[in-house]
Parts: sequence; structure tokens; C-alpha cells
Amino acid sequence: MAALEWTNWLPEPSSAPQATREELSGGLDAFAEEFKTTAVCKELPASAPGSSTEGNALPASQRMGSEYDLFDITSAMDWYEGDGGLLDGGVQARVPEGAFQQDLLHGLETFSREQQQPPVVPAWGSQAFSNSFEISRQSGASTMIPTDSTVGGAHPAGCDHSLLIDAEQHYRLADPQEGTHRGGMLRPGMHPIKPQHALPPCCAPQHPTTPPQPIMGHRAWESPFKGSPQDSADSSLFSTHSSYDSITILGDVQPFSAPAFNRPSYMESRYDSLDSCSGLDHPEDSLLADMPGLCHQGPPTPMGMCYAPIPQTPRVRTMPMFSRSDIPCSRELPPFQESVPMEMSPRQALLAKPDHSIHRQPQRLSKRKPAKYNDDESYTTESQTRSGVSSRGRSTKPRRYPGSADSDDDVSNGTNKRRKHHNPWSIEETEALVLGVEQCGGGKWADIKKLGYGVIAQRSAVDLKDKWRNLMRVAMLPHTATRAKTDKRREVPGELLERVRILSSGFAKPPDISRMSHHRGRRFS
DNA sequence: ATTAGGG
DNA sequence: CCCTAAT
Repeated sequence: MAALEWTNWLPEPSSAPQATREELSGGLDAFAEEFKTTAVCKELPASAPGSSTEGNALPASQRMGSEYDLFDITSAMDWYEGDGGLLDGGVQARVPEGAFQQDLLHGLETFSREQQQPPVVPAWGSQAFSNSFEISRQSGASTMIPTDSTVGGAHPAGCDHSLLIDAEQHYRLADPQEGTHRGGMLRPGMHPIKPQHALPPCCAPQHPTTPPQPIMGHRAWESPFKGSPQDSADSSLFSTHSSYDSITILGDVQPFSAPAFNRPSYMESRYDSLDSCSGLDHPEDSLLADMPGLCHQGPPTPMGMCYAPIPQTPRVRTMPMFSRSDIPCSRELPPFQESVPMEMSPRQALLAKPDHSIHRQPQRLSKRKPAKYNDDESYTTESQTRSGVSSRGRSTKPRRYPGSADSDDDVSNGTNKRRKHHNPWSIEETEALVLGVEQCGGGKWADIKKLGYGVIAQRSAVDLKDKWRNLMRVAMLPHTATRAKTDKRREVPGELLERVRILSSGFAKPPDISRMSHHRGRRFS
């Protein structure tokens, strides 16, 4: 086979400092110490073992412990530190230091494997290793979130920050400008970037009882520099939106194959931007496109194409397609409207399964809502004109007089107590809620509503909050406690509960065990 | 205006 | 699902 030509654009192998066994081991120790994790690896193989590609075919749990995992995964993640794209003026932006470290590593490894030579390993701590990636020892996944990757010195700081978060919510914020790194554990409410741009609770840690999830998540994300002239996306791709409006967090992905590594587009463009390398402009050029085991999920996002490992089982765990309602894109995206007459995005169409709940839901609402408004109508006259749309606001809406007759409470339950309204959540609603939490994180119910899932539109933020609380309670119940399901329609699918468990494990305050059976005689809805 | 939490 | 306190 022809030797890889990565030397055309990578530093000469001889120029890369060679690390001794001890140096590399020491670096890994430091890494492990800093991140309070067990050492990534201790032993270097005398020669490249079986191809790392084979290694990645193994479950993540079995791949841990090898430094080749480190290399493969980082290269496969396809995220670069910074963005070396062209500026408006056609000036080639500088490529951040270490931008190609993943490729360098993989290239070195592939090279040595093909040449049947001992691996060439750059020294830890050299420029090739600018500490801009992190590995989760649990899932083997690494996630890199570009933050304010402004190129060409347009940004005053002229730096290329990069925030990396792994599945265990370690984060690492690199500031090449200052040559500093900050790291630690992500905690809810912690905003490594800027307070006003809250970092969404990132990929939830693996639930102890669940196997590694291939798709960690897909989250909306607003860059602190969104819309600023310094935003590379603004200058080169879109007019108003940042490349970093959303990120796709991949789990275990296959490493680049050598053929993909040799793709002309790759060799020529040198991956000049995050977008090009991820296939936004030319999907066929995406290195991920033809990687075995990867499937293309969803439409292109401003960040690039979404890829994810092909699920083992044919479960329909599609990725949420839109993190924002108005992603501009060169390709046709389904029309999407922000306001009340919600159009159906593909995802929503998927959610809105025919029959069951779809039928019941509007009926309940049409029965309940007008009644409520009619009640209020006699008390509030002018407020109706101004109140406008807000479908359900609790605060703005004039409230029923406490003692007023319950015209809409049709049935009394024998006692004199008012029967409370109760619209059970449909499975579709529940799934939409879980999707929202997966995107926005818990506690962001107003944001979740803004996502625009039509099925949820009639539920207030408080409703979402209450439902999520109940979902957590149900999810944390012992599996054996699946109460007699007389009502199959309302039963929350185990798959959803599993997702709830995964998400809830990432929150600071897990559901209070003592209140776990808070159902007070009535079922969780 | 939103969110957390008790009821 | 309702209500209130607290931001």
C-alpha cells in the first residue's frame, strides 16, 4: 500500500520531538492526576499492536487502557481547536497551534503501523500536544466545544479558546493566548465561558447501569461572539449566525480509515475550517461521511453535518434536528415558525404519531381552555385585548377567582373538593420533554418551550417542570415497581425512562429519595 | 418573567 | 396541577 502522504503537510517525523517511554508515561500520569482519573495507560507497546481500527471495534469499556484509544478517538472526533478558515479578505488565517495534532497523532500511528515500525510518538507537552483534548475513560469519547474561535486576530484577544468536555463532565478550557488551561468538573450553574451564556449541562455522565451511549447529545449553544463581526461564520458562511450555535456530541466513533485520511479534499484543504471538515459545505468531502459504522443524522447544522455511530439496534433514537428555529443553511430546511401556529419540523412530525394522544389532546384542551377563559371573561374585559397570544402564561393570565364556581369542573368526585384539572401527558409529549431536556438541560423550561416542539406548545414551563419531576421519580423507581399498568397508553416507555435516568444523573440535585413516592394516591402522569 | 419547591 | 416564594 502506498504510504500516507501526510508528510506533505505535517511536520516531518524527524522534526517531531520524540518522547521517551518515560516521558509519555509521565505525561499520562500528570493527565490522570490533573483530572483525578485513573491513569490512561501505563505501558507502551513495543510496537504498534493490532490496528487501532480493530481496537475501536470493541466496546468502549474494552478499549480503555490503551494509548491508541487516545489517538484514535481524538482524531475521529473531527473537532479542531480553533478555525483556520479564510477571512473575508481572503487572508489565510493562522492555524492555531496544535490544530492538527489529532491528525498528526493518527498519521504517525498509521504510518508506523503500515511501515511495520515502532510507533513514533511526539513528546507529551510539545506543541503537538497542546492539551486540547480530553478523554473519557468511561465512554472513550471526547467532546470539544469550540467557543470563541475567532481567526485571523480579528478578536481582540486573538486567541483560540477551546472548551472540552467529556462524558464525565470534566472540562478543560484552553487559552493558547495565555498558555493557560483551566479544568475541573462541570457543575450545574457553572459557566466556564461567560455567565450570560450559560453552558448547558453537557453530556450527561453515563448512568452506572447503562452501557455507553453512542450519541451523547445535541445541544443548542450560543457563542459569546455570535453575530459579532469577529465570528468566522459571519464573515464566511452565513450572514447572521455563528457556526457554533449548536454542537453535536458524538460518542464512540470509528477512527479515520487510511483511505479517508488520504482524501484529496483533505490533503488539499488541510481541513481549513471546522465546517469543511465536518462536511457542511461538501458533505461528500466529509471525512466522517464514509467512515464505517457512522450514519448521517439529521440535516446539516451550522456546525456541520451530524454523524453518529450506527445504532446497534434499530431503535429510533434520532437526533434532535434543530437547536434553533431559524438556522440558516444553504440546504433546504423545513419551514419553521416560532410563534403559535407551529409548523411541523421533521422531528415534530416524527413525534406526532398518528392516533392516540393526538386525538385526545386537543379535545381536552378545547374543552378546558375556553371554559377557563370564559370564566375570566366576565371579570377581565380590557385585558383580553392586550394579552395577545401567550398561550398559557400563568402569571399574565387573569386568574380565576378562588371562590368562583367551577363551571369547567364537570365531575365531582363525591367530596365537595374541587377536582383538579388533569390532562395526562401523552407519550409524545413526554418524549418531546425529554428531548428538550437533552438539548437545554434541566431547569431550562422556558428554553425548552422555545425549542418549539409542537406537542409541548400547550404545556407551560411549569407544566414541564412538574412533569420532569414526576418523570425523575418514576425513572428512579425500582424496576420491579412498575405498577400494574392498567393503562397501557399512559405507560412511559422504558426507553424514555432510561433517557431520563441518564439525564438526571447529570444534575446536581437528584430527586429526593424520601419523596420518591409522592404520588399521593394518584398515578404519575 | 422564570424557576424551585411544597402541597 | 395549583400556589407561592424567591430571584
